[in-house]
Amino acid sequence: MSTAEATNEAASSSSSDDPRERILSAAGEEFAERGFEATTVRHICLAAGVNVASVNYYFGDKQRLYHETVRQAHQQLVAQVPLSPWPVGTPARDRLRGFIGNVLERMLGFGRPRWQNRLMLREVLQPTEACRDLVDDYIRPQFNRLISILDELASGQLEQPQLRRVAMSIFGQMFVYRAADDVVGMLIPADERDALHTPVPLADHITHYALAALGLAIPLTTPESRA
Amino acid sequence: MSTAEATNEAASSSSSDDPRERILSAAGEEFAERGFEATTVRHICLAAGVNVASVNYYFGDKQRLYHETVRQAHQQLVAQVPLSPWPVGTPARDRLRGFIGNVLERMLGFGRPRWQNRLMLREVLQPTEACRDLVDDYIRPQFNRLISILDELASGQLEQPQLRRVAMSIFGQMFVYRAADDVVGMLIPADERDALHTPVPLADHITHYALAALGLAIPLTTPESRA
DNA sequence: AGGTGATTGAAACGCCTGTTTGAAATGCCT
DNA sequence: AGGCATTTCAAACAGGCGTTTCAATCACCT
Repeated sequence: MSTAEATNEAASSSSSDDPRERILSAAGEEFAERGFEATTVRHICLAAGVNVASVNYYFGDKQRLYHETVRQAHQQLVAQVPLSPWPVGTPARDRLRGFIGNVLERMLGFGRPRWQNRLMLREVLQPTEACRDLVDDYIRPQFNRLISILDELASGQLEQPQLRRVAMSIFGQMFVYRAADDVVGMLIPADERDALHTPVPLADHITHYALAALGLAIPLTTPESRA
Repeated sequence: MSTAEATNEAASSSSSDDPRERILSAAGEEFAERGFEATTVRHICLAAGVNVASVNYYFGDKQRLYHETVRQAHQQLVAQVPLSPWPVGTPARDRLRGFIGNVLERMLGFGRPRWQNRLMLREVLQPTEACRDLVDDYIRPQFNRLISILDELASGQLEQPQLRRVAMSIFGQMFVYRAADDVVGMLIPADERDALHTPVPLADHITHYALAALGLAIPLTTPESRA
């Protein structure tokens, strides 16, 4: 009838326009929440408001849809990583605190689509083919970035293997809050969790813990009188 | 009607006798490897060498079989935890090193059925109803044990919330090697991984890292000449 | 031995899965 | 307008899933 002129070309930045993107978005949430096996194509299409045949039309099959979903999510995550907003001359310990706070914020924060994070976590915990790209483009750069900060902090006193160990220790301290958050919630009282185990105070703690271990901050305790 | 235990239940050590135990063992491996959703009852029964109807006869349905599998695995794991083999008067730092080495050995070691570990990890990462018991009987006691060691090390200088944070940091450093082992393998060169990221040297590192942070061991680096 | 309840077995039950079909609807070009 | 490729749709496909059936078998008791 009327409305003949549907000259598209109108942006399409949103997700409610292109069916392909609607499928990707819905699939992301479903895969992230339930995992690949437990997610059904029908459920995705229902959430996306498209026909069941669409996933086959646009992506071939469920497997390729999953790969494409992971790829898109990890690229969007990479695009959100701040490149290097540190003014030259920023002390290394400030950069360490900034790095840890930044990663924690992305891991635990409530910003942006939460499912992208969760999907990446799934890949880390149980890698598929899509994991290698994720490590190469996202995780390893962060890891090396942390190592270079630590290297500067240690003034070259630590060899690469030692730096990698310390870097992994720091990552582990952040990672456990993301991967085992349910159990953390069972071990830490609720009010204490809200007060101390959130990105900002947690970043302070992990940073201080690292600096103290490196001998660059006062230890958490002062030695008892030790004659 | 009822009665699945007319005869006794002796000879429960081996796995080739009682069909019920054969099912539990096979189910444990399958569930641990593939997860609940991706595991099929038919596959379990094939591996156990029993008829498909057996799982229904002995356990009711797949869900209850899963619960029973987790329950059994976690109880066997609890039974393997050394109770308190420390002679009185053992220095707290030795107990810390012993504790960390012990947990790492159980997490990463090759002893006993590996699937029990993996199944517990699944519960930690994505808890089901069975997770509460696991935390109450297995994880929280370990956590409190670590806290009491740290409390002694700190000579009462740290409040409970601070102790919990440090304890979580230590757990995180161990946990990441178990939960994200594939990615760790991508970040650390193979030879270095075999040399430094195995239970014994790892326990040394994490212990030293903690003691240094607490001011109870020499830091990893010595401060530069700082006029 | 005969009888009784516990266990096993092969086959089938719905149901839901991923995927395919072929026709209808839509958009786009000259 | 017509013609043509792209996109949508309801319906169906074969296959696998968890679960159930019920007859056959087994173990045990008097």
